[in-house]
Amino acid sequence: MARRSDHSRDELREMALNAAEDIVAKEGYFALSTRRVATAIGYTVGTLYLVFRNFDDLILQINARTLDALSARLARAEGEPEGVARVLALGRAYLGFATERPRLWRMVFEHRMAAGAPLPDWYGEKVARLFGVVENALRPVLQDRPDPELMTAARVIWSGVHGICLLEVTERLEAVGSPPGAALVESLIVQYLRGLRASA
Amino acid sequence: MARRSDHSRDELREMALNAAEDIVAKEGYFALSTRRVATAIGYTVGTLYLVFRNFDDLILQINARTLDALSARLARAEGEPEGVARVLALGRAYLGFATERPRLWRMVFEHRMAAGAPLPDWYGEKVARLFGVVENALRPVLQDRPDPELMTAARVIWSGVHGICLLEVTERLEAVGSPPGAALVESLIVQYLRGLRASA
DNA sequence: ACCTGAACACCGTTCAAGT
DNA sequence: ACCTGAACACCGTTCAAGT
Repeated sequence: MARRSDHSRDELREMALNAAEDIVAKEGYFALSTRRVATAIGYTVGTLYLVFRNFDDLILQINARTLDALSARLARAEGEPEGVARVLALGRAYLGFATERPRLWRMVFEHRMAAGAPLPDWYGEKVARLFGVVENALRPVLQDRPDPELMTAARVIWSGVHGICLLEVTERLEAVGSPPGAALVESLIVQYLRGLRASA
Repeated sequence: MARRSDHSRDELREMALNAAEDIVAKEGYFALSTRRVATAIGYTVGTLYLVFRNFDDLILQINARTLDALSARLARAEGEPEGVARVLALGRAYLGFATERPRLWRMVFEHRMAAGAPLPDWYGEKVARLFGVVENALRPVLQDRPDPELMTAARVIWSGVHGICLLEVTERLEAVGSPPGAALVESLIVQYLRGLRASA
């Protein structure tokens, strides 16, 4: 052993991320470990540290891919006609993504950096881009409104849809005997926007 | 050693839960371990297993206390005059609780049972009771509406407020340059209810 | 240069053995 | 009866040593 060079650094990285994604998708965040990923790709743990800074970094890289996939999904909703319909399509797309990949989606929001370590800039930028998509869809709906109100509305709808997805994905909705998430997303967006447009 | 009987089972339980709460409150979910709790109360790990079924059970017991504290906090908001004001008070109380005890609050929603093990009944009942508080506050506001609509509204508002708390507590709001959570909670509740009442 | 294998300091959980 | 202490099978991380 030692000095195998069966795979380039990039290939190693790709293999590790795929294996890790697989574990999370099938068994969830807490089943993920460096040792399992190493075994899955046929290397020892030590090798992973040649490719990732540490476990946090590995998780962050998976989350980055999840965020990119989510972006791609939301981009499809941007084909909808401008207006409330497009905002609704975004909400449904978000819910669809969350319910189809519940474990990867949850990891994005549950992972916490080791105390003190801030999220890297490129990560914050990916999140900001998602907010931007919602703001853009909202602009035509609230075109006569001041900018801060648009920002507030985008965040209310975003976090509202996010909260609904969470309760749906963690099965806290059905536990309490509830309409399906899609109905809640629709009610939230339609009524909230109606209220906003009806107000002064 | 062995056979100390310095403390009754109940005292042991109480001491362990207090120590564990302290660790979570100060350092978060991931700093919690059976060994740390044991050390903090001056016993060995083995002793904890005389009082808790396992680590999951210990966490569940802490979460139960957090849910009770949350219930108590929301109960105070029930003193507000009936109507939108009371719903708003509930939303603010929820946000207040989440921001004051961010780490304990998060643990309630992030903890997952070991694969397959369902949440115990008494736990589901505590959550259902919280939903009930929101439904009750909403009833006078939507008194002319059919029951399913009330349920939907309660869940939309609950998960919306929850989502706002999450983004606030995990600092994903300020990262993206946002109005404070309280403004979002108010916008959500006021405009959503306005929309609902304006509709047919 | 690349990768291993063993070490270190941790985990949750169990249970024979001591008092 | 009550609690310990050691064991077991795991962790993340590091790094001297092998090829």
